[in-house]
Amino acid sequence: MFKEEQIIKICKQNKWRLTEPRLEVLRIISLSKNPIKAYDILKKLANKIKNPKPPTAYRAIQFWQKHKFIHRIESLNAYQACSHGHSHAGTQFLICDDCGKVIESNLHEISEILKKSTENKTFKPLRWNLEINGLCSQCS
Amino acid sequence: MFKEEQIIKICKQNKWRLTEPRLEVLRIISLSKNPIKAYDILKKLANKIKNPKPPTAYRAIQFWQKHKFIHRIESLNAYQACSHGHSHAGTQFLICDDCGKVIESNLHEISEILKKSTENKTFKPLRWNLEINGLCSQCS
DNA sequence: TATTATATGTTATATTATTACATAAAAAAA
DNA sequence: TTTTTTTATGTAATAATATAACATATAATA
Repeated sequence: MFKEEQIIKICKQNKWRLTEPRLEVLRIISLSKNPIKAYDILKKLANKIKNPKPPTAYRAIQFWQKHKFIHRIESLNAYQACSHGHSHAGTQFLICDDCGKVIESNLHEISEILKKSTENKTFKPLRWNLEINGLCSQCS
Repeated sequence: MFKEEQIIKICKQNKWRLTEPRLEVLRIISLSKNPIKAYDILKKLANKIKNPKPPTAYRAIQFWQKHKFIHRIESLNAYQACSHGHSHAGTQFLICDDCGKVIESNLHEISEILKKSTENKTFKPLRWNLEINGLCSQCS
């Protein structure tokens, strides 16, 4: 979704420090076809940075997550670049059980339902994550 | 949701072997107020079984998950007894950020939406898990 | 009773993630 | 500019979560 120039610009605008490990980690995640795991990020990071340790990867992951440029797919322990405008309270992922591809989806009705369904019960939803497993068009 | 007698009956009916570690693990999870983690289950299991090892807990967890008597809350790495009839393709959890309570919810509209929203895009949903964070009625 | 299938016990190890503390670099204040 | 403060990184250690592999035991079935 985001081009690197955009990222650089957004970081500048917000005065977020775009350091080397952060940039490289974002590149690695963005270039990955499917969600990528922390230790696989770390391995690839080793091509760019001398002998990186887990915290180096995890800190960068955390940074991009915090700013909503990447998401964690909980059921996969893996990370993927956000493919939407990065300001949404909820995430929806369509996970193909066959090829492993993950499509970030935009089921905007979900938001409505949550509001309606939960206000009676007085649970106050702040954010959510929906992970849907099934078969993508390629694989079904 | 399920009483122990019921469980015993269902297992008998289906010829599922209700062994000691399985029964104890289910009890531990059922008695837990909030979702409980594997290694906390293991600790409690030690009160019932001599020096249990991780696979003992994980196998039992897997067994009950497979048969839909417990769910894994992905964002918590924790397990909770199913509080609905145990035959549903999708799960929805309301997770209180404050007290940690997790309510298994029944947003049945979700199912409809998934069918509608994904059939155009030809993704074929088979199962899903929705985890909603927010504040429960007690805490808001 | 013998055979087969299923479950457990146990050791080891893999995978995922964080803590703690020293150092470095950047931003802000003086 | 220099000092101070804040933020980020490097590094070692370890915590937390989960599985593999194989021997043994138990239950189901033939």
